[in-house]
Amino acid sequence: MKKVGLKDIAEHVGVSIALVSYVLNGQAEIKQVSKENAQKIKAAAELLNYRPNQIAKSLKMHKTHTIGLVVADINYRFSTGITRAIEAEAKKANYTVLFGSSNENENTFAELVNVLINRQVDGLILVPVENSQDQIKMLQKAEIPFVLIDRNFPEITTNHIALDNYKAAYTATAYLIKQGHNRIAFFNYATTMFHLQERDRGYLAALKDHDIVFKSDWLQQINSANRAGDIQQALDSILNLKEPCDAVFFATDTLAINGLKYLNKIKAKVPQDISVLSFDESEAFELFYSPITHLRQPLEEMGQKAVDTLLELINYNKISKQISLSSELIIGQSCKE
Amino acid sequence: MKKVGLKDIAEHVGVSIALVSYVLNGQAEIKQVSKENAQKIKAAAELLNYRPNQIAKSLKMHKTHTIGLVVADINYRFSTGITRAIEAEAKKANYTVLFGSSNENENTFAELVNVLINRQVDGLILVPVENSQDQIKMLQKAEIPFVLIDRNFPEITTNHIALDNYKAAYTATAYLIKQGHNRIAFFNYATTMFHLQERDRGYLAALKDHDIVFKSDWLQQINSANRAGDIQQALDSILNLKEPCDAVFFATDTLAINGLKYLNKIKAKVPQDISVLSFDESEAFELFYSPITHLRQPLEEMGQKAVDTLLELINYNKISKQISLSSELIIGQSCKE
DNA sequence: GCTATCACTTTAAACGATTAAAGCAAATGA
DNA sequence: TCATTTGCTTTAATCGTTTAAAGTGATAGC
Repeated sequence: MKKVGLKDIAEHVGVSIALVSYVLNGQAEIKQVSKENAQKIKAAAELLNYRPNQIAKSLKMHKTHTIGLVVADINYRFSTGITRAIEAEAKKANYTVLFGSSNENENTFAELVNVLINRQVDGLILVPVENSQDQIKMLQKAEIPFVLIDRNFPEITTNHIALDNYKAAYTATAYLIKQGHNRIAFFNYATTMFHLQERDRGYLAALKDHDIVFKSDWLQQINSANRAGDIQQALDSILNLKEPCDAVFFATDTLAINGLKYLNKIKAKVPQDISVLSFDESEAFELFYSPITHLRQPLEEMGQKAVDTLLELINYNKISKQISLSSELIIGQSCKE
Repeated sequence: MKKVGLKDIAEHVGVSIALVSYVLNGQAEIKQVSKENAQKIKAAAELLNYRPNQIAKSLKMHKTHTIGLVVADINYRFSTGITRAIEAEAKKANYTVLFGSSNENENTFAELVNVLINRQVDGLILVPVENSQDQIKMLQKAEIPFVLIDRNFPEITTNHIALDNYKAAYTATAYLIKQGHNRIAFFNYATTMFHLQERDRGYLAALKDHDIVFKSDWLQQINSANRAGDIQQALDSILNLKEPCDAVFFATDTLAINGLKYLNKIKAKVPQDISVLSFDESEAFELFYSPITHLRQPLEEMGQKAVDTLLELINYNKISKQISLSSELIIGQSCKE
């Protein structure tokens, strides 16, 4: 791979490297390069198919025009949606996105963040995983610009963009109640993550505000390591109560999909036997025999705001932004009317 | 963001930069660095939290230890699966993956490839889009190591890893025939892409080999720009023939999902009214009331082979590999028995 | 005729790493 | 005693850019 550098163009035209650099960076006028040379240089660059070496440029400029993105799991629909939005927004500002997936693993997360930093990304957009507080604090100490999305740690002050999870869960629960349910189960991961706990809180608050006495059997904690098994057990449990639940609200799409598979297996009909509502979106929700009512997150908006906030941080320093977004309840046919 | 460089460590310990570099690159022994200094240097690096600047390293070494990946659309299940596999395999060899999605757009594709090259990736793994032949030829001329996956251009000799699409389509069609269908429709995108045309060819060959006379109405070409509309029209068409089709075989998951949505809408029952079979996988396939029989692509294997081939290309030059993989037919309940 | 200005162009020092090659004591050999 | 070897360390060039600063020849001003 023969490389064409500024030097080659300079030699070809018979001028110095500096002149070539000026011209190709659009500084021809302010550096008063003669039209003749400017012309020749541009022609030569074209002819030789010159491609600037961004590595060298970055080294000199201390700017890579790259932002690092770490999502929790590339297989989540959330991840692909947000990635797309972020890439699009970054592109507008002429930034490239370097991308990685932590697979919800805290070591992988730390590793990825380090790789990205070593590559001198100008900033990071992160979906932090459980127990990654130390990494986050490290970033703050190192003064590396970053913004968290989707999740955040209330005990650390950071710039973050996330859903108002409390409100979303509250709204959805209230909707179920309005539809006439009064024994509503909530399935969530057993987790220390704030954003998921907020969903618990919203669910509980909605029950309380509507004078429904919460039964502890309704709130089922799923261990992500044993997701399928736990969900089956949990579903069995809420369906076999003396007063079985008449609705189940899943805190994430992954939970819902696993849950629906099991409901299919035991031939429980949605919504005749039980109503179903879920956070997030999934292609599968639409195609289920009774399309699943769900909470759609504003991925586009989240991605845009994340990039904008990060760029602000990179370019104008020190800002503090905590943005809370709203979800939209998409009514399907999975809840009794 | 105060940066710690070799210089800082050198000053801190009171030695030269070279010595620091030797020690931190594990050359302490062969360069006979005194144990004392080696010790001090390592300690200082730790203390100061030194992170090597990969940009500078890359510039000097002419190696970025990065591979670029361009997928067709991050929203495809294929893309997330292959991305995951590639990242995992690349990581084993200590390579980072720089990633982009062309959204099936030829300009975006060209742009992404250029961005990646400018960043001096050591090589590329590409899912080429329609009409990207010129880009591919350009890469060859520039002697940039790359491997194509999923798709390839028969008129250009390249290293590529792809499914044996002919065989896969043939197998699936033969399966439908064996299940007793004899009016099988095939839905494919209207495209010039070889891998999809191969699917047509496999379908047609299977019909022929089983003495089924092909009717041109059965092969429906969907325009991707008007996917939903075209699919509806195509389904209406094959269901309203004098002799309606009894099975429909979708050439991709995206076609199938759209098709199933419409079948739901018109309340056509699968497989009672029509059997369904599809290429690719989707979460939705499992959750459909009769899980869709489909062709699973070996994403893991494809990703692994792609990375391995690329690294071989990068490290040992000039090889020529065309790898053909087999898909697996996953039997669901969407075909009559 | 001498300096100033103008219109350009080149020189050369970075950026942060790698790594031949050279340097320099102390130890060894003759 | 002087040359050589050994053991360790430093010097300095280099990668491909950017960009102050200095250089240069022509023209203008007085």
